[in-house]
Amino acid sequence: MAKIQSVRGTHDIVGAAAAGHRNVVEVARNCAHRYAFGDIDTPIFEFTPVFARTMGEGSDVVRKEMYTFTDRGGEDITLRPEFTAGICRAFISGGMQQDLPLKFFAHGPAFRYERPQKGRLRQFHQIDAEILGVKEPGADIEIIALGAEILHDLGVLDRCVLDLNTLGDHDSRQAYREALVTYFSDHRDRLSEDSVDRLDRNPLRILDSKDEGDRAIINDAPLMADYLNPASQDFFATVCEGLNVLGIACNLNQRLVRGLDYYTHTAFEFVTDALGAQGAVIAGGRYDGLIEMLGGPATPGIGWAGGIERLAMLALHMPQPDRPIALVPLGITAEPMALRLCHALRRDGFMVDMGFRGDISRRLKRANKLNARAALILGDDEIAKGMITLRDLDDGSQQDVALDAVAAHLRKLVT
RNA sequence: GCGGGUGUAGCUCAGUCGGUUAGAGCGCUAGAUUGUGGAUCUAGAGGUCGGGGGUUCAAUUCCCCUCACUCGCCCCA
Repeated sequence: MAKIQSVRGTHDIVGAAAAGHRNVVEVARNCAHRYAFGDIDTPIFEFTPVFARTMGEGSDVVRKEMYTFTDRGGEDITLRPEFTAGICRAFISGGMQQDLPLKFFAHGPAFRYERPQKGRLRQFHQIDAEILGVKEPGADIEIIALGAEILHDLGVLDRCVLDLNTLGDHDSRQAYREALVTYFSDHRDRLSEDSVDRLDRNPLRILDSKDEGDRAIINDAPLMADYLNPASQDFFATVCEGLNVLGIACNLNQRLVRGLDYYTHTAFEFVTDALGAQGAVIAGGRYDGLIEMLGGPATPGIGWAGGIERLAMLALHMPQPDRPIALVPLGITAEPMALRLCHALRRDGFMVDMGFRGDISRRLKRANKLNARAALILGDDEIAKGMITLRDLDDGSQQDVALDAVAAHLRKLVT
């Protein structure tokens, strides 16, 4: 370990990975803006209770999976493990109640102290969308539609399936939970060790157990649909109808659950089988109880988060990066002239790279490596003529161009 | 937190049933081409064989520990 290395579960995002990353963010943001979502950027750390209160102080997640530390002032701080809680805190502390409804788009890093595996890092990156203050199912429809549209724009929608479920309102959910506990308690002796554990801690999670033996028991478990009160049924029906109107295919998955009490009604995940065990690329749901739990005015909310790394892995095809122009000065007379021209072209909007050293051969090699569209060569010969050599690096043709006509010529090459 | 796999050049990987100077391809540098990139040819640089400890006359190779990556479980806000 003599060599210095990055912290476990962190990655440097460079080159093609950086381009893929940025592509996901830009596509998502463009899309969100078309849906009239505004940008929000909250701090990447918050007072620990912002996250801990909503999760339950004693939960595994809070105790073992957050980056929590005491800062120099003695404050209990946590790096954000997700976006929703911070955005809700911003909503509360910014006094935005009077601006409801609000639609937010955010992106950036998040942190979880977990064992890294494919599609799961300790510092990872998310895109995030939230709608606050809308109790109607229209918000559910819009937030899901936005997710689907982003996947479409990234060219990955056809490799994803939308899993959809409802947890019903608070009462429905409670009734179902009790029914599940009763049912699974009767089969306690046949459940896997993990699921026996879940029975006390988080019974809904038994439903997505991967254990073979559990599966058989789960097949005969009570279904959420049978415990929905009429209002919850209507709500969900409206959501499904809206998706149908928009032509968004979905798979009703009664095993799709959320563990925490503030979740109500719609839960959804866009999943893929192309990424191994971490298959959810965009996941979210309605959290009507969350803001109140954080000490704010009772305000409904719904949102989702999407993993940028996972989306970038899926979105293999990327828009071709812009190609630069290489400026090649030869000799000390040319240097200051080239410097001036370089500046002028850049101000004019061209992407220009001028090497810092080397002869013409070396500089053209670099131009080639940068995938430059053309090279501008300025040496004594050109200076004597009052021209500059414009070399097309795709076909190798060259022509002399007057200095004041360079921009016009380049514009034809770089569309 | 639990289990499997893997760590050898900048990258992708061979290899050593323990034995002098550890290999390839790609990449890099230089030259063929002193004002012309890509292709080709030639030469060169680049490795404490992830780190620490143990066994041994001798360890990159065997053993233990550790770190990291990777696949799955757990968890999933």
